[in-house]
Amino acid sequence: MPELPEVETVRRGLESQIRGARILRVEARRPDLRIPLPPRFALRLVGRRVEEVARRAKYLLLHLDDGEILVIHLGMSGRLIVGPARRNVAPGKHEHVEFEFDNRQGVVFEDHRRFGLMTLVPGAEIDRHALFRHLGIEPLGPTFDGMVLARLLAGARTPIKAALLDQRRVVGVGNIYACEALFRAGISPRRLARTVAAVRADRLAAAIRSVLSEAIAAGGSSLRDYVQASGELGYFQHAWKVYGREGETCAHAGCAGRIRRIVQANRSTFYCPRCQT
DNA sequence: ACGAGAACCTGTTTGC
DNA sequence: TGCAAACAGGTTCTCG
Repeated sequence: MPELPEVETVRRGLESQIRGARILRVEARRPDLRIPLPPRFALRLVGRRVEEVARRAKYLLLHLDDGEILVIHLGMSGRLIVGPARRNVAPGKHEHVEFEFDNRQGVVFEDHRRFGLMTLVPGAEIDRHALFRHLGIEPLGPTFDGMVLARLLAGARTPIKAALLDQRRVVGVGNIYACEALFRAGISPRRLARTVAAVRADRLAAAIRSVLSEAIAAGGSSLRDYVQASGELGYFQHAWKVYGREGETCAHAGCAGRIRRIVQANRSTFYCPRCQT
């Protein structure tokens, strides 16, 4: 799925197209997403105005004018396609939910693996909701730095790569950006998380911030089944230095290392064994 | 309490 | 060519 930069890119696309718009029509064709759609989902949404499009971790938060928040998570394969509203078009097999707005824009939620979800949460309860209660710090927020990161990693006996994927510590970093940030910081993905402290934690925090920021600036990277809210592909994928590059020569000048692929916590990890220690 | 591994679901790519 | 295994950007549950 989309990691933080892709979700942020979608957020910006949605904000530009539907902020202030009113929902005219909702078609919920397939309620059995990761969490089933709530009862009367479509009925509760029709007539609502989208006041704000926000993001927390990898969740999109559409603040509605009745105080509820439409929460959207894209899972691994979800995408939101924004464009002129369609009518009388046969929906694709995995186009599970479709919205039409009063400004003639439409949003289609497509997710063939159905690891994504949509639900409605009262605005006042969002931080206490099960999906949000345990979420960690926003890496692009004002208080995230090496000191904070070191504190979050203290005592953790798991490899740093796995710790970065744990959304209870730092949110938004997924499999690709965890690999890329560790490469930038020169830290082995196999290193025990609790040994990432002081200078290493400073380097890693800075690397996380820079790689996420650059990906957002590039409009979000993209894999085969992800499309930005605007419908165009992102290009940050060309900037990946290790992810998907098993066997290639390390991008660092003067390093003759070959990128290795290993499996950690059931996920592929890519790294340079020569310059990541 | 923590960490590892499996499970959720479907499509595409890879290997024999 | 055909079929099975491996793999895919995430989260959450179970088990030891």
